[in-house]
Amino acid sequence: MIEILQQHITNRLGKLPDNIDLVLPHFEAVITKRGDLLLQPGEVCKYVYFIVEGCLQVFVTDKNGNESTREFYIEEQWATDIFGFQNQIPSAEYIRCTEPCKLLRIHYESFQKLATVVPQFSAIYKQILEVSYNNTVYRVNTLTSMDALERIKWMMENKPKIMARLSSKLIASYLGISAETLTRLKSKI
Amino acid sequence: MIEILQQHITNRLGKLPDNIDLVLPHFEAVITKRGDLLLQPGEVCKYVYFIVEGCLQVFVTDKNGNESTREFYIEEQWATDIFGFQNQIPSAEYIRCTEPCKLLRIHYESFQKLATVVPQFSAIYKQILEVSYNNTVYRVNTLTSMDALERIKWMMENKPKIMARLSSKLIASYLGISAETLTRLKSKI
DNA sequence: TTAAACTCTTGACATTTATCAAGAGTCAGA
DNA sequence: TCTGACTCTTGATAAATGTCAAGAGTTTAA
Repeated sequence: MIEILQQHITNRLGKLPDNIDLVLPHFEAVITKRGDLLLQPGEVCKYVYFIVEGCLQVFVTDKNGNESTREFYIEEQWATDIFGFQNQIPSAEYIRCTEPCKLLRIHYESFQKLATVVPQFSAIYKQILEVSYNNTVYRVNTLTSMDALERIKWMMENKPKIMARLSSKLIASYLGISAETLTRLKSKI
Repeated sequence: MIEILQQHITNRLGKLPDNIDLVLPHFEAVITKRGDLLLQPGEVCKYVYFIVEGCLQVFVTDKNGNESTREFYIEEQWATDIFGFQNQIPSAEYIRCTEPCKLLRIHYESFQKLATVVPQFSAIYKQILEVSYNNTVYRVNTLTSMDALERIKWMMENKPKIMARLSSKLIASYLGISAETLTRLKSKI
């Protein structure tokens, strides 16, 4: 598993860094089952997860218990509740495995240490932060400026892998609509 | 004006950095009128704006021309279209002055130079990026998991200054509802 | 100072989307 | 390989929110 991460880092930096051996030992493998929760509201998020295989769903629930998915993460992506993690305060979100996963996780203390000691680590973190921020900005704009049908079309064009891989219920929770509305509108396309 | 920025930097870092004179000369004052556009879709965003006085609205428009506001920025905050700015590609957003503003702006080239040369500059940028990302994550979660009334209450509690300062139309565009719905629901609280 | 342009509110009505329910199909895991 | 638990679809109905319109009040900028 660790070699997947090594390859990921190499791709991002354009070459394998000299000090890779400072970084990799801080990661720990985690094997999960479908449905396992990695984080719950109120809990402090201690890890950042790198996905070797599988899919993670980051979501919240409303007053009626309905789930709203903020983001799905798949192979070679990183998932955490950044704010809770960086400040080590209770999270507002759930993180759940939508399928059996192979993950590598790094603990808060290791993460902070590497961020100060290894410049390339810090650089990759900044890259990921910028891309994540931009994706989320885009998401706010689509949620407020598109109706349900437009959002479905947008997702089909921009997230076809996610669309094909997950259940309607999960996709609906990402689009901010009910599963029934998703079924009905899909047949109109 | 520039002394406001100097104070802002001092507050963020806990002290006035030695190399402040490397930073401040890169900022240029801009005085605007109400309604002035600083950025339009299709245009490349060349600046990051620091607000000395006034308020900026970052928004998109839908197929019918309705505006959806992603964020409002007020005194001592920073505004830009980060993704378009960092990649120097055409933006999808508008940035508009909702009132006459006093701004300080820094050009893309200066920004990149300072980010590599001045560590404290880079550190503040990372801070702002993290907070912005977190705010936007929160915004996605409120947009998908709360109904209109809950979002209004949330905004009254969490953004009272914005709520008091801007027109109903602008606030409604931030909440993702029509101005009429905002009027009607406010009377129910 | 004043006219034109916005703003807020309210009513009537339309549209979108959610909710509840039920049946057929599919899948995960013991 | 079986079985209970999900999943998808469709219908009927309800609820939330949008759209259009109009009048009174308020602000802006020449």
